[in-house]
Amino acid sequence: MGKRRYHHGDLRGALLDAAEELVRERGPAGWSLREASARVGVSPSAAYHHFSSRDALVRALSVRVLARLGERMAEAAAAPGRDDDARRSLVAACRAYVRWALDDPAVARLAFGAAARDPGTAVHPHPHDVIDAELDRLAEAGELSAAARPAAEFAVWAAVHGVATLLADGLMTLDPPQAADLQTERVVQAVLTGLTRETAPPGTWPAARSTHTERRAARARERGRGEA
Amino acid sequence: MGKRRYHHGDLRGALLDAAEELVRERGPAGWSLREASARVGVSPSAAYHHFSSRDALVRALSVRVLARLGERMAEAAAAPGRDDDARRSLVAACRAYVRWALDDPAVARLAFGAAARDPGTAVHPHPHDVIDAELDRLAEAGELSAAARPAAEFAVWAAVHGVATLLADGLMTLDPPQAADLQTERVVQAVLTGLTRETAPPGTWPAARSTHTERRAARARERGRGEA
DNA sequence: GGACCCATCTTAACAGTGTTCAGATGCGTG
DNA sequence: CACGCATCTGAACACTGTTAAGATGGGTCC
Repeated sequence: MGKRRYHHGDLRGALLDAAEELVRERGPAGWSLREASARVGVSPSAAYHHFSSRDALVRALSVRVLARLGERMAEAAAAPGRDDDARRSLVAACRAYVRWALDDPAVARLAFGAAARDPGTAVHPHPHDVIDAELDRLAEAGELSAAARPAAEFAVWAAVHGVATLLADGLMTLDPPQAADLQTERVVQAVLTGLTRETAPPGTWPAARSTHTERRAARARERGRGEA
Repeated sequence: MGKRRYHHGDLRGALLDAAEELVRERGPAGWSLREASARVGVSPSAAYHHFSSRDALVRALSVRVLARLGERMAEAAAAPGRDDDARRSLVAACRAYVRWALDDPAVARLAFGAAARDPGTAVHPHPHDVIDAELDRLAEAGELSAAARPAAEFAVWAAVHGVATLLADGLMTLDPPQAADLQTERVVQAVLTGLTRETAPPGTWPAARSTHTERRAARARERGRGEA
């Protein structure tokens, strides 16, 4: 164990771990930078060599945690035996979204609350992108009309996100908790069949944009400029 | 103006006003009890005669603000010329929900975040109840099957809440902002048509419960016991 | 091997926070 | 008019995020 060294080794990661644990124990805001530092066995100001502020730590934690959500969703969607049914893959990804929020409501609340404040690091894979990709497969499979496809990811994302946040914020309760799967499935299925039966003319749907997509584009532009 | 009196008159209300203003200016957490007190022209400890803690102030603000949302929704749903079409009434209520979150994202975030922490005051009319009532009208009008009606309010609520929170948290951006109406309409319409075409057998949907409904029931029980 | 460098961490201090408590103030009621 | 009590003040507490100046020691170059 190299834990007792003066140089910690991975203080950044350790602080993120401690913060995540504290969020789980006392809620999204019921902890302090000093507590996290103390838990790692380090002075409060040591944290400032890895994060420019407490909020920066929160944002970094949000990024880490959202990426984990994206992974879970991708895994669920790619689970074997689903290749035949694109719709079930999407539903599985959405189930993972809600389960994640229900397993760790405090962490989820922190993550969603801080997500849009981070102009730096990219979340990969981003939950929004997983839904987007699954919808592409659905469209390829002919289960979603070309007219309904544009911006459909925002409709689905909103539906799942609504279930997840209502549960995480304690505004809605399910009895028993496993019922979350059913509730999620119902909402997502409803949105999907609703979208396929849409009667609106093409070009109707507004240009919705995910913040993380915008930032990714901005970073790419910046990179291009730098290399040019 | 009796404002300069030693006894303030309505310090409780004034503190709520100041807090709401501060939330708007600096975000859900970027202000202090002391600032709110100072803005009202009162010492910090004066607040403790009206709220047992800072969090209690936040919760009270959340209740006040959610009730306002409920009113806006009810008004939108009851707007003249809609009586013929129950579906349009519901959509109008949902539009009001999202507009409210978009007009005042910081206040909305605070309200949703604190909503479930308040065991005391009732929110009236509660957004959930407005959706519930509109769905009843929809079912009466025969536009929603009896099989799909149970727990449908949670599906609709989740969809709207998802749009509202994605926008308020800055995870999703709409361009131009007025497009929020379209996006909302699309999601809600999709859920509604999806629900009407549901093929699941009756009794499938889990018992979802809104936290405020539970509390209302608990208060009623308590009252009954007290009078007995 | 020794000398240096610099990221890493510590100690000390700052202003500002939520909260409590003993006491001052003045409105409404008898 | 005097009393009682809700209302508000002032001072104090431990704790917070943040900064500055200095100690520490791992890695690199001669």
